[in-house]
Amino acid sequence: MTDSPTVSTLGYALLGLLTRHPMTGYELTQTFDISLANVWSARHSQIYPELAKLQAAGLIVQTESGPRGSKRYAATDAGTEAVRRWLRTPPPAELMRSERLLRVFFFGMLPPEEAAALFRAEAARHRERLEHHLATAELIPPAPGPARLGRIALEAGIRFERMMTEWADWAAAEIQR
Amino acid sequence: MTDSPTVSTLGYALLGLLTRHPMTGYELTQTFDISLANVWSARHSQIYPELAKLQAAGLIVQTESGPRGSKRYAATDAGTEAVRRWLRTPPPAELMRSERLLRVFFFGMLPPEEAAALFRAEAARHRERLEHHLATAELIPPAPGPARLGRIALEAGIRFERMMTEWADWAAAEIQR
DNA sequence: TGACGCATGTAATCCGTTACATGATTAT
DNA sequence: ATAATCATGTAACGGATTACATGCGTCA
Repeated sequence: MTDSPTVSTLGYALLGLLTRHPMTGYELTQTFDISLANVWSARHSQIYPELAKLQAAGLIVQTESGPRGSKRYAATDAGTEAVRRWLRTPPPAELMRSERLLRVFFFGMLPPEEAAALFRAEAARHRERLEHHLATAELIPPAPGPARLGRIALEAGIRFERMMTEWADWAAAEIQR
Repeated sequence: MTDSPTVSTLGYALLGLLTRHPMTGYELTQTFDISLANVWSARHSQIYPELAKLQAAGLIVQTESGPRGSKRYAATDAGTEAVRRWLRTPPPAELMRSERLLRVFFFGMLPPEEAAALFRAEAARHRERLEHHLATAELIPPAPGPARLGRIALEAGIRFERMMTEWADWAAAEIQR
């Protein structure tokens, strides 16, 4: 802790959630499955060991022992400060990695009609996700509050799915020109 | 090879490129750095062992030995068929994982003015990438040909960066309302 | 002859997924 | 009773990055 311990992105995600209010590993797992699914994902098998690391680094503390051996953790002051430092550090360049877009590169190996059908299927999929995101957005109160930033992140998802739907429709037409 | 050997996404990417024309590992590495950088990335340290696997599986063959010990590979018929089968198999659900969007969730821990500045920086970054993509698109001949699908994939990148630029500008304004 | 680019490989490590494993509490 | 859900953990494995390591060919 003398020279900042390296914390993974998952670590910061957990830490960030724990600055809001104390949670158990189980609750954190659910949060990843539901509200954070859009932007990051993690399984319990990765979460529990990571919590142990954060605790060892003094960034979180266990505040409570519940039934069934559940443990509730909260961020320490050092943990909260670590998240702020993380937010202020320019994020590393993210390199794109999309198997779906990679496949597009090789669609020329299929008959044009088949390639167009794959694009149309892709458009349908994105349209479905768009509907789902729009329904989720309906549930978020427009008033300022803790859900505000979540709504802003969701907006990126909405615009992304809308964009990809239009792109795939365009590509299907383009390939048959 | 009796029951199809499992090929990773990287393997299919290499295989797909090798169906077009024979290449060395070095050339493949460069292709990932340049023309495929948008959709997938790989380092030489991952590429060379993967080529060995593909060769062992009979999906590629070495066609030539060049200077400095370079080896040129080409896809076999079995390899070409494997790529087609891959393209026809519905791709697995891709889960979103963006550290940049994850950070947004926690921007509430910073003063609104600072959060807005982070969004504006993000917008600037996407605007830059958009310009870069547009310049790349200029270089691609509009005529039909092998670059056609590459142009379609690039179009997704162009629309993505434009969308994210607008989103980040919107978010910067939204957070200061 | 020295620097740079071509060219290929291996090793250590990290991150993430799947599968394995166990047990407590609550509702039917 | 027993099924579902809550709750936590470990192990095996695969994919990817970084660092280590080496050597040939060309050009200034």
